[in-house]
Amino acid sequence: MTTDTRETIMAVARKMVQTRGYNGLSFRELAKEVGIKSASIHYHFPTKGDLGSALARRYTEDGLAYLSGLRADSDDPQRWIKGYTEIFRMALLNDNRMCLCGIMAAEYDDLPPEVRVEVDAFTDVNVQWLSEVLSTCRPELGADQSQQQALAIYAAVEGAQLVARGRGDLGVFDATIEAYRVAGLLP
Amino acid sequence: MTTDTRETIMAVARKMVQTRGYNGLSFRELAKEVGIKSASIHYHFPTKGDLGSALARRYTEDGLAYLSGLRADSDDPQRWIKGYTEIFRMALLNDNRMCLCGIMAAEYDDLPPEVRVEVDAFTDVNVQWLSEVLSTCRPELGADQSQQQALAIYAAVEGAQLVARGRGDLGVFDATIEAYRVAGLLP
DNA sequence: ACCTGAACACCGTTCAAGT
DNA sequence: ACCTGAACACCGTTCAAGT
Repeated sequence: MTTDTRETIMAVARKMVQTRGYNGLSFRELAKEVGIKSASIHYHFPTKGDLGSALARRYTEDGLAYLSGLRADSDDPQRWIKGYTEIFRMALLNDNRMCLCGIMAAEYDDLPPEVRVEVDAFTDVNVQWLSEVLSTCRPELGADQSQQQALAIYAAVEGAQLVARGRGDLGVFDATIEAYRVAGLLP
Repeated sequence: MTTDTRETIMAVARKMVQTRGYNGLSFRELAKEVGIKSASIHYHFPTKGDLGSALARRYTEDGLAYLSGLRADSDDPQRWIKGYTEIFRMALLNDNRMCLCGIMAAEYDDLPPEVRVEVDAFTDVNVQWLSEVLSTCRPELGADQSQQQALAIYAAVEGAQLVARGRGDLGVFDATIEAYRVAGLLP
């Protein structure tokens, strides 16, 4: 079993960013956890922006793989949406963590351009997938309307996670998602 | 005209936090903008936590005054809600800034306890006000249900602002709020 | 009462030097 | 190929010293 240092750095850093944000990520603290010196991090990721960018890209890839799997494993759009909100729920369940790109979105103005691009790409992937799901279960919607409501769903779910994480109460997240569903925002 | 240094610090710091977050706020940068040395900030606010806490408390007070005014100036719950979302819209319109407590909520794990308390208080004030509005225009709702939906509205609006700010597009915010209204999440 | 310079332990980054 | 120590300009904080 070879433990790739680069992969270890990414795994540890992802957790740190999901709890403390991009600005809260410290190379020295990260290095200590990985078991190398902080200067060594720069060998694998020349700048903090390179690391942040790699984290966001990987996060988006993993998320897209999961979302594609959801649609492959079932024909029920209701289950797809349930699976979607489950991602955000799981982050909270895991040490009250946030969506990597959700927490970074709040730091948008402080983000290096290469990280911003990846945060934007994550949003695009989410909106695209939700938009496809909406087209399936509400075929009367036009492409623009689907896109529009997809963005609203994404924003609402990110907001639910943000608020629930502050409350430190998973029940708040569940109840908020339920309120969205009852209102008809979620299919 | 006496310019109170303490007030100047708070005004400049509020803007900085609304764009870069609590972690992004630098005492040295703040001091430069105010025209004093960074060590002098500590005379008015012993620690960064004291400043952050004062900012959030003031922000909540100002917000509550505005919200109370809304209900005094009109009898139309639709206008109240319009006025509510307008606060978040105005922040974006002002150099793409965020709600002070929304951006700080994302940094929740990095916040000193005295700041967390004030961020929580802001959420409480918002949920309380929204809950009262809901009780007025949907009297069939129970107190718990009003509270619940109020929290959902608050979370959704914060999320809309977070996403629209990343997009740098006020139209995204407007369209998302409209989608909430059409779905029936907003009265 | 209000401000400052200097020091402290932190931060990301660079780089010459090690293996 | 991968890691390190030392230096750099940053950070919040403290404190003795100034007015």
